[in-house]
Amino acid sequence: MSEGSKRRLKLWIRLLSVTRGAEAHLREFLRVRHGSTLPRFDVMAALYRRRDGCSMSELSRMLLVSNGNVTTVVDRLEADGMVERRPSEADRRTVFVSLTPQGLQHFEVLARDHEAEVAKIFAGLDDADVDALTEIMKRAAKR
Amino acid sequence: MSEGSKRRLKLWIRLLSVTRGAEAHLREFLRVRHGSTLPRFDVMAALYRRRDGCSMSELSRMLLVSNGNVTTVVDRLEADGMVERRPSEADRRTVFVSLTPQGLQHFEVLARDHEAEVAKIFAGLDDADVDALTEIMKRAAKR
DNA sequence: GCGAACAATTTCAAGATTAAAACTTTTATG
DNA sequence: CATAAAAGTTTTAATCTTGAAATTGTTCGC
Repeated sequence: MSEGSKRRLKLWIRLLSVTRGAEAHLREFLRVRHGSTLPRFDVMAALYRRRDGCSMSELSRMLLVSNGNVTTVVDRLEADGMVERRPSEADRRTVFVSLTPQGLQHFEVLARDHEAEVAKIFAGLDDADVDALTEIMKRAAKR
Repeated sequence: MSEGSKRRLKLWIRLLSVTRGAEAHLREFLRVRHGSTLPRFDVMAALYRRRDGCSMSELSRMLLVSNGNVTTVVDRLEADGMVERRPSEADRRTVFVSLTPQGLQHFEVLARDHEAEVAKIFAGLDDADVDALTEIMKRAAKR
């Protein structure tokens, strides 16, 4: 096994550790301060970016989770009045999901606090680190 | 909201996307090639590093998951003969877990293939990227 | 147009995950 | 010593997650 593969393995372990730590922190934050969860936040964030709504499949691709998963999270959000389903008229297989006005309002509060919390988590990195990291991540994503 | 917090939010989104993509790839790899799963691999990897065994709580802290979670994953690994529980003699509350000989043998094959797969995933990064990233991650972990 | 492949979503069963509560054992304190 | 606090683990209920199967709808080749 090559030297390079060991270095990449080490990198992966660190990456995972940082990401999981941050996720745990954000989950706790959402739970305690907003009575919400990470998957709910993720779905709402995706719908906030796609303000006109998007299909379940698109949602699943954006979030890198299974489509069955999207169904159950959207089910709960719908039950809470945060999102709504709307059947496509062009293709009756497709279902469009979008934030309700209430969901939009709720998310904007959530997003503001979430951004501040993320900034807190990465406060230990200076601006040069942030830029370098973002750049490298962009390259790592291309596969 | 400051400019810096927006940049850090962007960084976080990229970080998550890369990490989730890699996790999805590794999960698929473990499932198809080895009939295993990521949490099982993680537990076995932790026990491989702590060859003499470690307590459930240590395991939970190492992996950044809840102790209830460790219980169920270890339950299954134990049922499959990969790990064994051994009550502590000094403190009867604690339970030590360790790889069985079969588990050790199984893991060594798994680990070799896993390392190669990780190297494949991060093949798009050159050695300088890998070093820079590892360094920054070390800094990000300090909180 | 028929029928077969394909596509979008949901359902299902199994496993993973969490937080909180329950249980057992140890330690500390009066 | 008694007993209260703390610690390690498991259990429980709820949510999340996956991959596969089932359902429903569309498209395409003939």
